[in-house]
Amino acid sequence: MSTTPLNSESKSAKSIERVYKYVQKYIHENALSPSVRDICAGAGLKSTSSVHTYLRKLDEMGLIEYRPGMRRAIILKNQNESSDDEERIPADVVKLNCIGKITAGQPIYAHEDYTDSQYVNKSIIGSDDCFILKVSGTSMINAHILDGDYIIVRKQESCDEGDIIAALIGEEATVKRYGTKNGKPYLFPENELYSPIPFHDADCKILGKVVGLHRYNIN
Amino acid sequence: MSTTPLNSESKSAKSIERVYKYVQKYIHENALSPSVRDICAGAGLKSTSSVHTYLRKLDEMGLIEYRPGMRRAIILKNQNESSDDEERIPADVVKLNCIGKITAGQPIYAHEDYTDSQYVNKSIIGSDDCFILKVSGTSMINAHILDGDYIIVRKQESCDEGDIIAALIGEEATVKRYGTKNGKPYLFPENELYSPIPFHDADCKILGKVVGLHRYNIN
DNA sequence: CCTCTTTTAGAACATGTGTTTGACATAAGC
DNA sequence: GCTTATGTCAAACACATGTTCTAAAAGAGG
Repeated sequence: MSTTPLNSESKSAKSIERVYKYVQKYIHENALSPSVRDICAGAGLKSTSSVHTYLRKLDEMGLIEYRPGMRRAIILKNQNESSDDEERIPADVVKLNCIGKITAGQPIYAHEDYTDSQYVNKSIIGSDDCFILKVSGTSMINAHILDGDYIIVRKQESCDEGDIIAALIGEEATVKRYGTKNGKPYLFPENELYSPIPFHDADCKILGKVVGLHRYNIN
Repeated sequence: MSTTPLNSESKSAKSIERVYKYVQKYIHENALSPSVRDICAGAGLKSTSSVHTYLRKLDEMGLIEYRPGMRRAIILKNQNESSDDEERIPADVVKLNCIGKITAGQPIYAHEDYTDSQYVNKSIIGSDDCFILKVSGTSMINAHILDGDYIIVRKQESCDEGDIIAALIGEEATVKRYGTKNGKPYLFPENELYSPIPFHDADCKILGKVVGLHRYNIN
């Protein structure tokens, strides 16, 4: 007796997947559960009993909810991850992640250690390829950017003279105004107590341009 | 022959409304259309044919979609206004309207002439009873509130000393810091070029406290 | 080729459910 | 009181659809 090879992944898996896909498709298109015979046609099966078997399996797997005897009563489960309940936001609005600390080396954008997220109208900032940084320190106070503010940064790798940008200096992220002095590029703080920082390509990297600011500490 | 009195509003209207309400409720709770007999029980009717009649009427009215012969195939229409597609936002996020111009006399909150709306995390501002005003002028520049900024105002009718508030002076909305001088209340600008404004109860009304600020013009 | 398992099929069965028909009750108008 | 319209009901009907049973088809292993 050969112990049942549990690589049954190959044969029925295809059919069961087709059934599941079709159920999803049907419900999305019709806002209505398909009947067993609908699924027969849609999944290329010719027997209702096959479909019945797979529906039971899908129910056991927790992918659908299948009420015995009830007509057109299939309910999709696990739909929270892609479409339905919580994360639906209006089309014009984009969710931006706030990146807490930035570790050097790794591409900042892939960093998943965000602590918070905020919502911004896409049409206002002009792009949805942005992220948020929390400002620490007072070096930009004359530009009216305060400690604790959240700045919205549109990702780009270059910028124009005079732009306020987020940049990576060594391992630290910072906000400064980009400009030149004596023909050489600098990052200028907007605070008399701080000095301009020479922009060395080797050590400095532009993260993006600051296009917005949120402040929730009003004093 | 009496022309049919079209005040048929009273008799069947109640039943048909109960049917409609129950269908809505059932679908929301079960993500699944009720059967005619379910509706019988839910709407207090004892005959399937009554329900059938009303379902047809609801279909004619365009409130539901009712497919002849199909089991559990009722689909709600017109659900765009309250729940389904566009306007779903995460539970923690609140949509705030930006009030463009304020007309005096009328309660500001009822004003529907907003031009824009933005989304804010409820947990950040602590309340969802807020609105947004666009700042005009530079009278609060020392408090780092600039011309063109959007301020988030939490509705309240009184405030503490030192709070930055939105207030109505005569017919004009303004942002100032509330304080006292020589025992009398004033609204203080944060700009040397402007003078404090005496706060007269007759002419001044507190709209709310400024709890946040959004800026999308960065220069 | 034989056996065992898996997958699909076809047909028959059971029933939940949409639909229709006719009747009864109530109210309005003549 | 008679007729008509309206709202409800009960029962019967029709059938789409879930369910089960048995078996054929297709591989897998020997």
